[in-house]
Amino acid sequence: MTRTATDTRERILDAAQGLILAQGYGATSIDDILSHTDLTKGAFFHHFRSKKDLATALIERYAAHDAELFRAFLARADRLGRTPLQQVQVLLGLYEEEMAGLSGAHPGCLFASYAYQAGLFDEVTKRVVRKAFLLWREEVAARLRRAMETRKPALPVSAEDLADGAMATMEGAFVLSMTLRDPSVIARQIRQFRNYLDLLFGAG
Amino acid sequence: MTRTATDTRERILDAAQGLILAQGYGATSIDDILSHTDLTKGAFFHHFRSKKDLATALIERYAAHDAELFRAFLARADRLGRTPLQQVQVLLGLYEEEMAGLSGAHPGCLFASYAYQAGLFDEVTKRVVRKAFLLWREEVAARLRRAMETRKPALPVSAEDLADGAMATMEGAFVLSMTLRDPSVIARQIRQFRNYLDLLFGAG
Amino acid sequence: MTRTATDTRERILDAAQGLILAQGYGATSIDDILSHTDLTKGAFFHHFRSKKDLATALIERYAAHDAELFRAFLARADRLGRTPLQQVQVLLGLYEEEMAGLSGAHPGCLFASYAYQAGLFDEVTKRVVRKAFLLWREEVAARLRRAMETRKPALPVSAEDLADGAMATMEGAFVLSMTLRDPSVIARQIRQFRNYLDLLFGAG
Amino acid sequence: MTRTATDTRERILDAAQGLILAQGYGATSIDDILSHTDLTKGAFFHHFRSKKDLATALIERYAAHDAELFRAFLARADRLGRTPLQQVQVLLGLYEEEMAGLSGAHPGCLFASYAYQAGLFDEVTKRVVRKAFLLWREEVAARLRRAMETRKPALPVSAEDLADGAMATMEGAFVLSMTLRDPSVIARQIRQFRNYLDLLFGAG
DNA sequence: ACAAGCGGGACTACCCGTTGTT
DNA sequence: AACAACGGGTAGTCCCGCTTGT
Repeated sequence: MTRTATDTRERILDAAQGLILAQGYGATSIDDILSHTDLTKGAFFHHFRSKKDLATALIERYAAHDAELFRAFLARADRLGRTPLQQVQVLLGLYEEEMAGLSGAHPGCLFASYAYQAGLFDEVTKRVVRKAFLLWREEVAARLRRAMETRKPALPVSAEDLADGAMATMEGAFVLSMTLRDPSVIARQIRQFRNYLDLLFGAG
Repeated sequence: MTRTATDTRERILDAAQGLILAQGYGATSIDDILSHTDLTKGAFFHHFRSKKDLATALIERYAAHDAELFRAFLARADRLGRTPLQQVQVLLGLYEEEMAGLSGAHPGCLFASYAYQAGLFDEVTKRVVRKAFLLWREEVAARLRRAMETRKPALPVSAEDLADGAMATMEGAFVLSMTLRDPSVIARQIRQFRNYLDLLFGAG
Repeated sequence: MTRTATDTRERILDAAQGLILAQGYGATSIDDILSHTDLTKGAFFHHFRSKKDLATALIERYAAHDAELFRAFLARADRLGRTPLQQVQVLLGLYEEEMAGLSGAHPGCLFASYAYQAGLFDEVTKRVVRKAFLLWREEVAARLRRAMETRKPALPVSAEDLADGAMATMEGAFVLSMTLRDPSVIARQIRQFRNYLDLLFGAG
Repeated sequence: MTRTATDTRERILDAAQGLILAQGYGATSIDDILSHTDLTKGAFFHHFRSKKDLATALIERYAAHDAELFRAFLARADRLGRTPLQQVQVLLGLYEEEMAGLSGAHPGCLFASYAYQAGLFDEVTKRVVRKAFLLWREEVAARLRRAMETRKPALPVSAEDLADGAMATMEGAFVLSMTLRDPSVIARQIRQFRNYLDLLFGAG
């Protein structure tokens, strides 16, 4: 695959991602995607065997980027935080910072978009989404579990539920942000979840 | 409009809601909906002027049901709780109870489904979704505001953010529940948000 | 199904048959068929679920017409001929007469057309063709078998092979007639097969 | 043109012939043909200017092979048979032998395949088919004509019709063999035609 | 209140052929 | 001699919505 070929593929995926987040996979036609590039049908079907193939490639790319960002933030958080709890707080802080820096409206999360059209995708595709959530749960819960070994939380909670809670807060905040057309709610809700952790474990 | 006419309309809306939650509005065709009832095109277009008309009618019905349930829960909570804070806690408790009673997987929230296909809907339709969220925020924030007048929260938070947080937690939990195929996460995350309120204001 | 609906269906089948005989099923597009009627795609897919459905309906109609003509000729032949052998001779004579009356070129046989594109059709469709050939073999062979009981053929032959021979002669003659653009070969070859029967059993 | 080039060309033609006999020229795509080789578009269009060019090249190769076999059989028959009639009988006997040796089902005749999709081919291509049939008619009729000079047939027949009859019998037998999935009918029908000649001219 | 028939257009998938490169 | 990338068009399928007839 030459240089241009990869570029073409990426251009298609970029256009597809924007449209699918805005109107859903089912309502996004291939012509629609192509009209946002300077390509034609021939090019599309050279790179993707079918629309389903595009769906899979897109979510895989999205999951890869997501995991990459997550691991980068996690690495920074692990360096910056001295305790496991601090590391989680820094991690969430980095996401809060990221979301606070949003200029326009948040485009939403492709995982949730796929979840709300799950009937259109096969198991392979849905497993990609599941794995992304489980990666988050695994890494965050591990740190919280270690935190709980040294400091007992104020209320009885499980590390997994806490990890999921952070994820849920973000996903839910995306939905609110989209309907209320207010990008600021995301950062504010992440901050609230950080409050919760502070109160559970004691700040600092 | 006779009795049967209403039934037909409802049957169409029921089938549509199930399909749209499963695969999205864009991917749900009228024929698709009708094949899940025993009706034909003539019947559909007798009750709905267009597919868009169905979309609006459906979200309006959903919002009405949602508001009805909300107000019913709120009324019970207002009776059962002696303080505004307790009322909010009971309200969330009722939702937690409701979600804990889920037999199969949660079908998801139509508001979020519409949010992730916003590009397909007109302003009127989107306003219905927005109003539903604002109704929640208004009523819940009002009670929290009153709670904050008598008891200062452990950390500085706004009543609106707290109200939104409850909503976001639920919406996010729906997404997690759908992808992880685990209906129990919803109740567990609502409980966590109730923990947060307890920690903020002091339990009891 | 109303009166007009049946007409529409027949008009589609008529156009399809002509085109398929001329250029084959695979090369005949639905648009192609429709341009020979005054209908649109909507009408086509109202009457046929798919192109394959059309293929099946077409061959079934063709086989029904074919069987109808065959039984009509057979009934006349049975009345006109006093012996089983004479009945077969009259039957072939009626086909010879029919073919001699051809104005333009012979359009060919749909059974053979399907046979030469067998890879495109499912078993159900191919069974229809097979049954048509077996019907001919059965009825003609039965009469020849009876003929052989009273009169021994000059050479040892089986009634089935003889029946097949008549069919093969006609099918082969169609191919020759089409390539040589000479409709007269068909009648002449049927006559030759009648010669063969005469020589085998003695004319008379 | 090097050695490998010819091989590639032949490989394409081989794959094309198999597919066209199975599903027709119209339904056989270039990609389809290439997927049955290990080549790509570039290779195809290096050897053939267009799909039509392939059609012509294929039928010309087929006609050449056919003529080659015919002339080989004819030469042997001319040596083995002492009279023109015997020569024709031996010729048909050689074909009967050939067909009796068929292991699986008969793939059919490319001439007939083209005839049933005549609308797709230009005059040049169709002339190739016609010439093949006329070659047979010419050579076989010539021998039968000489046979009729010495021995009067039992019934008045023309040498051309007789020659065509042999051809028609084989073509028709191909169709029957394909639909009935019984390769043995071909040899049996050739034998019947040889019976006819015996009865017409007297055996031996 | 609903059924059948159909118009016209959109969508996915594929097809034939071209171009540039190796 | 062959390949990857791509253009532009067409194929089969389906979809939305209108009309006509109970």
